[in-house]
Amino acid sequence: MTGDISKSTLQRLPVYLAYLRTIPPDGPEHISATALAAALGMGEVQVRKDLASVSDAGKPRVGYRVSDLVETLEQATGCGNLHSAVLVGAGNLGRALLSYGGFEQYGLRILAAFDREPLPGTASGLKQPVLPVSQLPHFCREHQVRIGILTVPAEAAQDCCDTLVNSGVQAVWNFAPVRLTAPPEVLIQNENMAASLALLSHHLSKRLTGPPDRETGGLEK
Amino acid sequence: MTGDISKSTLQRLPVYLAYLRTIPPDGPEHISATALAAALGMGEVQVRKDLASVSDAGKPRVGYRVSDLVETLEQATGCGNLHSAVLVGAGNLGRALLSYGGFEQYGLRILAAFDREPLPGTASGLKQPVLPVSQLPHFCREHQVRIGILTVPAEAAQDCCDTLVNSGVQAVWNFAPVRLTAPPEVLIQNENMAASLALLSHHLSKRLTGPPDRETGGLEK
DNA sequence: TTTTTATCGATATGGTCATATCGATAAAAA
DNA sequence: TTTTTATCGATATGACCATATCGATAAAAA
Repeated sequence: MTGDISKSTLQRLPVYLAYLRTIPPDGPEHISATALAAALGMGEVQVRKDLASVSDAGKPRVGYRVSDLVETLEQATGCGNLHSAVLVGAGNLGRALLSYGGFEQYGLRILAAFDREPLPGTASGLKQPVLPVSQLPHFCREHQVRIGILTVPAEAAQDCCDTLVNSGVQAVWNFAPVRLTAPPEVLIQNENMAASLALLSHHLSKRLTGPPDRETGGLEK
Repeated sequence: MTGDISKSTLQRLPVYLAYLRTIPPDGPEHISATALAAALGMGEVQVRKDLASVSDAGKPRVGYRVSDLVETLEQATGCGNLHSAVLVGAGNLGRALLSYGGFEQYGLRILAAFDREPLPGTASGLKQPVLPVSQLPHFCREHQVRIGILTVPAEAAQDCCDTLVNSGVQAVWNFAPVRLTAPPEVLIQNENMAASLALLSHHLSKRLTGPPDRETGGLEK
C-alpha cells in the first residue's frame, strides 16, 4: 500500500485478479492469501507480500474481502480503464494479435493497424482497418492513442518506435527482437516470443544430449 | 563456455542471433561485443558476458568470427533443430498463434491443435487440423511431440497440462494466467500477456494521475 | 473471560543478475 | 622491435527479488 510496486509483483497481480473474478457472487465473501496461493499453486508468502503492496485491508483469520480486493487490483494494474492502442506491422504476427479479441478483458482496445502496404477496406477480414503508416501520427493524436504495439521486422522496429513516440504514444509493446531506445518517460515493454522459445528449445536439447545424472530440476521454483 | 547458461542470458541469445543473421555474407568477417551492443542498444558488458558464457573464441581487437558465432548461438539456443509441438485450445488466441507461421524460424513446428470442440477437416481455414482432445495422447506419442502450447482458459489449464505431461511432453508453453504444477523434469514456460499489459496500463495510469515532478524513468535500464 | 488458532505484516537471509572496474592480450602503429 | 590501443575475460559491488521465520492480531473456541 506504499505506492511503489515492484515490477515482478505488478506482473503477478493480473493472475490474482483473473482468479478472483471467477469467484461467483454467492461464493465466500472473504479470501485469505493462503487460500489464494493454494488455488494458484504459488508460494503463500509471495502472495501475501504482493497483496500487502497494494492493500492493507487484510485481517487476521479472515483474509481480504473479495469484492474490495478485486477493485483494489483493478486500480493498481490499471486494467479497469480501457486504453486505446494501435498496432504497427500487419504481418503474420500482427494479424494474429488483431484477430485475438482477448485484450479488451485486460483494458486494451486496438483501434487500427498500420502497415507499409495497407489493405483496402475490409479486405483483410479483420474488424480493424489496416491503414498506411503515413496516417499514423494524425490518427494517434486524433484518438488520443497512448499505446503502440510493434509487430514489424527487427530492422524497422526502431524507426516505427520513433514514429509512435513522436505521435504522442507513451508506452510501446515491442514484439520485435531488438532493444529499442526511447525517451525515459516512454515505457518499452518487450514481449520476446523468441526468447521464450529459446528457453524451451534449450531445455529439450539439454535432455536430448543426455542428462548426466539425476536432474535437479529447480526451474519455476 | 562453461555449460551453465543463466536464464536471462539464454533469453537474450536469440536477439544476438537474429541480428547476426542479418549481416550479409559479403559483410565484415568479425564482430566485437562492443559493436553488437551498439547495434542493439544494449550494455557493452552484458553482451560480452553473455557471449562469454557460450564461446571463448573472442579475440582482443577483432572480436568474434560472425559465422562461428552464429553456429555457436544456434547450438546453445537449440534453434537449430526443429521441434514438434501441439497446441491445446483453439480459441481466439490459439487460432491466432496457429495462423502465425513465424515460429518455424526459431525451431518450432506446430503439427496440430486440439480442442474440446474439434473442427471437421479444413473448416477452420488453418493448415493444421483441429482434433478432439481425446486423440491427444496417441498423437503425441506417435509424432514424438515434446512441446505443448497451452491456450485454454485458466480453469482448464492444469487438466490439459497433466494430459500433455502424461503424453510424454517435456516442455509446456503456458499462455493461461495460472501457475501450473508439473514434475520437475518438465519445463513450464509462462507467457503471460496479461502480465505485460499490466505493466503498460500501470505506466499509463501513473502518468495520468499526475507525475509528481520530474519522472526519473529508470525502466528497461 | 480466557485460550486457542489462522492469518497478517515485518524482518532477515540467500540467490540471481546487471553494472562497473581492471588486468590481460593480440593486432596495429610507430 | 617497441609502443599503442581496442577488445576480451574476470572480479567486485549493489540492486532486486524469492523464501523463510517470527511476532502481532483478531476471530473462534473453551
